[in-house]
Amino acid sequence: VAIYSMLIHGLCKAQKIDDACKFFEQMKEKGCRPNVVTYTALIGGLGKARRLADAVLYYEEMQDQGCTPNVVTYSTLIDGMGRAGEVEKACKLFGEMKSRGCCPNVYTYTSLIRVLFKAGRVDLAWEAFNEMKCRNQVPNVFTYNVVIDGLLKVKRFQDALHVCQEMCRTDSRPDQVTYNTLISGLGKAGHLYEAQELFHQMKEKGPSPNAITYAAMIDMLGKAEHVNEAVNFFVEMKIKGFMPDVVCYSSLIDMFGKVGQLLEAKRCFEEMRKQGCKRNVVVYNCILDALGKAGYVDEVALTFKEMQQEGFVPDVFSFNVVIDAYCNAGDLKEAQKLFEEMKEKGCYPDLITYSTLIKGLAEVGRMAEAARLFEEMEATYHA
RNA sequence: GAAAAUCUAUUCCA
Repeated sequence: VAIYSMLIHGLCKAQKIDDACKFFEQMKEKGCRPNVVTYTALIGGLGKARRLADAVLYYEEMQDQGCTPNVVTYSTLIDGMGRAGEVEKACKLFGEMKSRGCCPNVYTYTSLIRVLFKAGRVDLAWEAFNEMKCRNQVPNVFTYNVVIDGLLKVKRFQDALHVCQEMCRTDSRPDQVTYNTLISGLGKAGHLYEAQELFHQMKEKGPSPNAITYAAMIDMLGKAEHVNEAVNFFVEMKIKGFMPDVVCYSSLIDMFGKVGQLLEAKRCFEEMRKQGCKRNVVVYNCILDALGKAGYVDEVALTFKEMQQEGFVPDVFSFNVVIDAYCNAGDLKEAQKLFEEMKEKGCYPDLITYSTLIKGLAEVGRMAEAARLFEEMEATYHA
């Protein structure tokens, strides 16, 4: 059983979740009874793959088999529920485990807090954070980082600061992630100066900046349109030996697009290939937007085709960007074609898709069609 | 032999 569990865990880690499931079924056929570790490994793998329904099935199956979930199982499943956006279910499970006499540990609380913050239930998250301390579950670096990130994202800077101070008094001293969290949180709130201060602090007394720190700085400066500074950080990070990843390139391309430096955006996009940095849908969306905003619809069309040829499946963002480009070029026909295409492909238009197309129709005076689309939108999103 | 991977990127309008 231990060997099977190990293998299943390995398959899950390697994102080969279907193989893990198959393997799991095989082991049962061969008469080897999975234990709580096996089930938990599989539930964890399914949760990370956002396959909550299957995870829950196995959770039920294990109980039918007389295998009792333990604190690891509960924590794992709460995390999976969070990834699937099922806050209520996560809370319910948390209550259930307690009533069954299973004591939540640091992992459980950290997962729960993260789930609650992500769902915008800040007060409940805060409550859980206090509850864990009352129950003598000592928050660790992960817990603190999750709490600080959650507070910053809802702009509760004072509270975040207090948590930082509390953290400094414990054994869980702030690490790179803590600093990165603070830098990006402050950056998003427009506190560039404070973020830069923190960056210098990192350089002077550690923990030293890593690739993500640089990426966060570059993104922040890019959004503030401080192009030269962003580029300086980009150069510096490469000198320090950090390979910019696809996220970092996306920030740069987006920045160049927004400030109208299309050539630079394209250069970055090409540089990625030379550096062997793999592209993804997001970075394609960035370059599509840059091209579109500069008015190069033909290149948008070419690049849109290229991304699909390379095996990327356009998402709502991609369609919205491309539809916007066509609308701004006055080519409503093509925009509407894409609108239909996305529906056919199972990529459902969202509110942004509708407003983009409505705006496009209105701008060329096709008010009746715009109104009709508006009704369609209301019908879809008000039901 | 099982659990948090915690932090960085993209679309309309404002």
